[in-house]
Amino acid sequence: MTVEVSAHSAHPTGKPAGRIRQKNEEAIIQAAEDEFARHGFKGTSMNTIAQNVGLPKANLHYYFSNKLGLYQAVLANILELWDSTFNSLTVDDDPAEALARYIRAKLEFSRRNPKASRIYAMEVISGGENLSQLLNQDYLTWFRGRAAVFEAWSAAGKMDPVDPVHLIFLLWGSTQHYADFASQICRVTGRSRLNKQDFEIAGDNLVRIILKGCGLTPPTA
Amino acid sequence: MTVEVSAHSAHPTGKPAGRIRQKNEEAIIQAAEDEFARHGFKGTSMNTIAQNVGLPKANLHYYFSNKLGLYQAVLANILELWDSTFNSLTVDDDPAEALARYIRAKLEFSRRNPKASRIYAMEVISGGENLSQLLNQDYLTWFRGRAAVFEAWSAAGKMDPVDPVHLIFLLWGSTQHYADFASQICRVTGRSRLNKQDFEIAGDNLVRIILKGCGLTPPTA
DNA sequence: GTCTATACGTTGATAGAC
DNA sequence: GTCTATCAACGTATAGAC
Repeated sequence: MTVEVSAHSAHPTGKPAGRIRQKNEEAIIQAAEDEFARHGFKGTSMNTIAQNVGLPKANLHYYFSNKLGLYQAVLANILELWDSTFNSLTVDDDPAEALARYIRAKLEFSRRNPKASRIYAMEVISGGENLSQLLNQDYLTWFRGRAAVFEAWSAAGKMDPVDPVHLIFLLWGSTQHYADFASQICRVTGRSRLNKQDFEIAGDNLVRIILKGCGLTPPTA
Repeated sequence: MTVEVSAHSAHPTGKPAGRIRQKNEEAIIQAAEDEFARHGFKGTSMNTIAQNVGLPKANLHYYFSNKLGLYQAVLANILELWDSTFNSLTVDDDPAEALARYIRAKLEFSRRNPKASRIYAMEVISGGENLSQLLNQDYLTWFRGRAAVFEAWSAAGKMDPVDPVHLIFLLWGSTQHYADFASQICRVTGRSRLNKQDFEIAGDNLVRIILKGCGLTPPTA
């Protein structure tokens, strides 16, 4: 789950990362994710992270310039993971198939990386100022590009004329919900945790409703 | 927005709340909402709240037993507001009309009470342990009752046989998104803030897609 | 590279003057 | 009822021994 991060670290030494450094940085980031996902940036303490990694807290400051640096490394890690997960969704794709694939991929991301989703959600809720620096132009390009694809599909009569921007928000909101609100979902359904099958059922329902709602016929039906 | 709270306060004196007490408690809760909505429970400091109300922080401890007491008063306030906003949605309702009304009401709640939505979201993401005590049996009753309504509609052929539980999650996730992820929506759309018209457009799209996706004909179409 | 010791501000909370 | 003064605990961060 944790990919190469030294290059994005707040400690740009230029040197190739040593084995020990790389191992410790990864362990710290992993432990930091646990805390940030539960308490957000302000609510997380370096002390607790250090205890969870099993390192003296001074080491955290050795590997990462400060708390904000560690947090941004975690965020960068998440965005990188994000980028590597989602394919492009182009005009040439079959609308129904591409939309279904995207919904299921995003749900699978929520299932496999619930902490990443929650850290991201907390950051956005908190105003998202730490994302401004990290979300590069590619991000806006992705968003506008996908909106353009939906618009092109609509114009070509391949799907209903839905507002492409709000369609993206519908996809994001409905899939992200299964990561961020998992504790509530478990509460109301009486489950202890959501398993793979739960996510598949959720995916089936989302795909069916959203595709039909956009005037598309599900690929498997 | 802030309703009678003394009855739920952590300071159950039994006495009728004095005018000064009532005014101060409301002011404190309002200021507390600002901070909790941005930083969650752990990330919020009593000091900052006190400064924002313009009171010495000792007063906060006079009106509320401690930080957790203040937080739970805020949560109770939110749930009360929630309860008073949403009507029941019964089997006898017209499915299309009732669903559309619910979607628009929930969106309107997101628009008018973004802070309440965010505090609630942060609490759920953090594990929601403070909600266990507050979400009474009525809550589960509401959830199962609505799921039963959707199931009855499906059984009667009034709508497609969608999974009722996941339909509720779709409604929650897609509407809550406009409160919690507002900062991201503003970023990608280039807006400074979402106005009433934005929410109406969002509502139109959600109603169109979800209703059609469930095999319902929109009431206005 | 790694850890101990520590500096120093901020936290939640309280005691007690007014 | 209200506020000033204060406490112990915890926060981030650093200096410097090993």
